[in-house]
Order: sequence, then C-alpha cells, then structure tokens
Amino acid sequence: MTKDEVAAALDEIGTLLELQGESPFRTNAYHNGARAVQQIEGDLKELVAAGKLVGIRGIGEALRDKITTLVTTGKLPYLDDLRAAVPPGLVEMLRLPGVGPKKIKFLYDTLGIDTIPKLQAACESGEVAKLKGFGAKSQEKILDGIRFLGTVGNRVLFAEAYPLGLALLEQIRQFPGVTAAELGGSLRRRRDTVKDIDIVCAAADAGPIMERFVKLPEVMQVVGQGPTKSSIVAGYDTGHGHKVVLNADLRVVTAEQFPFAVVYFTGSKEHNIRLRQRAIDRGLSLNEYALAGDEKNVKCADEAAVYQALDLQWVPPEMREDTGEVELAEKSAPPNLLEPGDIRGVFHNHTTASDGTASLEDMALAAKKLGYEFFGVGDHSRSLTVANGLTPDRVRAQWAEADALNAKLKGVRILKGTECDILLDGTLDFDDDLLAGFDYVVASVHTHFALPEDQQTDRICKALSHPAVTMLGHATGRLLLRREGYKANIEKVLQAAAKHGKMIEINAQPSRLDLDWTHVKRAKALGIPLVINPDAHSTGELALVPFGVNVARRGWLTKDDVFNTRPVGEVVKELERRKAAWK
DNA sequence: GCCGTTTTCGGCCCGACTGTTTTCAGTCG
Repeated sequence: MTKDEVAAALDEIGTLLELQGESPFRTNAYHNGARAVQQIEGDLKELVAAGKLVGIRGIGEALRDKITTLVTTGKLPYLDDLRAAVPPGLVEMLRLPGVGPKKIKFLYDTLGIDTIPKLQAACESGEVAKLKGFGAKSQEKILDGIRFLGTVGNRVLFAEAYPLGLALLEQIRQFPGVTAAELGGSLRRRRDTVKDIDIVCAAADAGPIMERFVKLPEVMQVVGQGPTKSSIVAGYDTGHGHKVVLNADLRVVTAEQFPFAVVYFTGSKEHNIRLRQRAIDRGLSLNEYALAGDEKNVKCADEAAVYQALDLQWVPPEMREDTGEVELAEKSAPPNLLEPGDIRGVFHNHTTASDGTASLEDMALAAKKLGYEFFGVGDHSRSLTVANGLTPDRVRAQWAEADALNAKLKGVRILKGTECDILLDGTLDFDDDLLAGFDYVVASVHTHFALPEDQQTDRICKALSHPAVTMLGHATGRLLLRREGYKANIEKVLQAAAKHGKMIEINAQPSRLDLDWTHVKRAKALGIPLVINPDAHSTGELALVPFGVNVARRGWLTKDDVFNTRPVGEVVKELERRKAAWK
C-alpha cells in the first residue's frame, strides 16, 4: 500500500467516526495522522518493516498499529467494520454545503435518511423543516446544494481558478476605500488544484465593500453576506464550452489588522496552527486580527513583521504547508525560490512533426519571444503512432531542419531532442545509434499504464539506467482531477535517477504538474537536478512554464536546483559531457 | 487519538456566519 492509500484509509476512518458522532479530537487525530503519513519521506513499506514509525508527530501507538496492518496486509479490519456500520450515502452527503457530520447523523437517526435522493425527497415533502434544529431555510439550502452538486464545491485546476481570482482581486482593489487587497488560501500558496477563492482586503468601512462585492459581474449566487465577510459563487466561461465555477470568500479588515489577516487567510491551516502555537509559547495569542499580549498588542506593519514577532524569518506562501518550513525559518532565511524569469529554455516540446500544431521554426521563434535562449524539440518517438511518432528517417530530416534553422535564426538555439517512449520491457523506442545523435533524450511512459507496481517501477528504473537518457518525462502520467498516475514506486524511481545521474522533469501542463511537489522536495534531497518543461504542443503552451515554476517553489527549489536556468552555453556543455561519458 | 521540562490527565486554534433560537450549536475555513 502506498502512502497516499494509507493516508486515504486514515482519513476515511476519521470521517466515518465523525458520522458516528465521535469526539472531534479523536476524529481529528486520524485526519492529522493521514497528513503525517503523506509527509513521511522515504519508502513506507521499508520504514514499517524497520520499525521506524516511532517519533513522528501525529502518529501514536494506535495509528502506528493501524498503519502497520495496512502496509503489511493491504487491509484493515477496523476500517472494514466502520464501513459496514456507516451507510456510504452519509459520506456522500458531507459534500453538501451547510450539512456536516452532526446534522447528517441526526437526519439518519430520526428519519433514516442514508442517501442524497432520500434527503432530497424528505426536503421536498417538507419533513426536514419540521425537525429540531432545522427550518425552512435549512431545507431550501440543502435542496440548493443538491442542485448545485457537481458544479460547485469540486476542486478546479489552479490554472483555471487563478484568472478568476485575479479578476475579482483587481476589481476589489479598485473599490473606493480599499487600501490593500491580497489573494489568500491555496491560490496564493499555488497549489495544483484549488477548492475556492479567498480574498482579504483592508478598508475602514466594510459595509460598502460587501455591497459592491456581491454585485460583481462574475457573481452567480450570493451564499452569505455579513458585516465583514461575504461568500459568493463566481464563474466564467473559458471559451471552450467549459465553465469554471468556484466559491469565493471576501473578508474585510482594518489596515492595522491586514498583515495578520493575510497570514491567517493564506494558511495552510496546519502552518497557522504552528504559528499560533509559537505565539502561545511566547505568552501571546495570534488570530486573524492581531498578535495579542496580556498588556498590549504587537504592532506589525507587514507579513514579515508578523513572522519576526514569532522569531521566524518570513516564509514564502508556497512553503506554508507545515512540512519543515517553520523549523527552517527558526534558523535561517528560507531559500531564494525559483522565479519564472530564471528559466532560460525548455526541452520537452512538440511540433507538427509529431502531434504539435506549430512548425519547428514557429516554436523556436515563440520561445525566443518569451526570452528563452534555447528551444529543445522533443517530438514523440516511432512507436507512439497515435501521436504521429517520428521514424528514424523523419528524425534525421528534423535534425537537418534544426541545423538549417540554427544557421539562420539569431538569439535562440534549437536543441535536438526526443521524447522517447519507454517500451513495455523498459528499453527505449530508438536504437543506440540513433539515440547517440540527439543532444538529449526525454524518456516517458505513454503505454501500459495498468502494469502492477513492481513491474512499472522496474520498467522505469531500467529506462533510467540507459546512458542515453537525460531526463524522465511526466514521472507518473497523472492527469489532475481526471486520472490517477500509473502505479510506480516513486521512491525507487527517484533512487534510480539519483544513482544514474538523471534529471527529472516537472511537467508544467496545468493538468499534469508531474512530478508532484511533494516528490520534488525528495528529489532535491537526493541531489537530482529538476527541469521545468511546458510539454508544449503549440506556441501558446510555451507560456505554461510558470505553472511548473509554482510546483518547483512548493518543492523548495532554487535556481541552482533547476537545469534549465543555466545559460545555453552551459547547457550544451553539460549535455555534451553526458554524451562523451557514454561513448 | 495524540501529546507532554506544568508528562499519564486534560487539554486539543479560534472566529464569522447562519439558522435556529432567545443564548447557542453547527458548519466552515
């Protein structure tokens, strides 16, 4: 069982216990434990076998036993019993806004409601409104929630939510009386998907701000409107017949409170808990309005001052996940994280030769326009016929085209690469003679996604042992919110990359963002160079690079950790060095 | 269920908003 699967099992236990009316502290312990498992570095199976689950914050004796059972047997009788005791429909009902575990349990105990359709029927017949603690409005809200299910409340790709968040933010900044405004939440932390938009702004008088906010053109529904906090459902058309719909919250505070509010609403929740604890340790109390002492409040002009008051260096939002950044900020300044402007070129891109929409020349010129010094073409290889993979003859023709363009174009250099398929047995899709002619090789899996974990892992590790391979493309093949990655032991893949001196790509496609940021951190610890690649299939997609930079920043990467921040001369030299070492 | 230099019990982050109440519980973040 993987870390994610174990974490999901613990989370599920926590949720099922909530629905049984258990103490929130006990249920929370399971949710915390799930997070702790996800953050463990290294191979879970090995750690369990070596008895090294001791001393991890959030995992005590009971959770350790359950994790051990899950990892060694793949199942957990305790969880099976819970599942049998709690109707699955109750878990579904948690997705409805305004109903939580207590109300769901009450509905189940009094009316026997254990599915969303039954709940809908009970609301439509007016039964729910008669219950103690419910009323006509609650009933209507539940029906609204059922109607909206599937449109709101689902996670959305960062790249889709960000423009909406920015649009709201820019308008709020123009409201009369607003002296400052900032995005908060997972949008500011640049997570790969987000559930809602959080915005905090400073103004002396909150009332008029609330009035304007709920009337913005993007507003589809007003969920709540209070004196200082309002919630809306906002949406926009992406232009591809697809509508992005998200909840958005705005909180208004005074200018004096603003730095504290920004820290608070940026989160993560776990990071905030650590900050609050530090405040308590210092005889202070931190909330979204102030850092309060017994005598008087600590004044802070900006976010950095809030951290300073807690004896910490300022932490970039992307790092605020309680994965060691607090400990780091105690001792030293956080790393100087990678910036989009640090990227000087890209390696993994497609042209009309395979499944791209633009010619090699147009792609190279578009890269130059973005300020890149080099453009690496990495069209698909022979066996990927669905993507018009190149035969050896067509590869040589592309090399000739690249040479001719390099003689002609100024200010951008084309590098000759390939996105070479990793075949079922872990060998590469071109023979060594041809591979030796490329400047570099991106090796990727595009077939046989459903292999058993061991076989998939061995296959990728074998490919990484090939001397021609420069870097691994989209390491897990996941598509966010759509498809799980192929089953592979990432730890072993990273170990293999480190052993053979290979690089690993951070694929910047918004629905891939693969390698995941949690593994990026691990890759860095193993000394593996990372590469940000847009996997561009058009000139426009070259602009996706910043989304990959977000992942890098969440993985604590600096300019030095990323290969394509180097000047083209150094890049070419390093690629030549690697080829010379092979022959 | 976890945690602990105040350590084996008694805490566990805490405030806004809603809908239902008539002082508060539940939900949410």
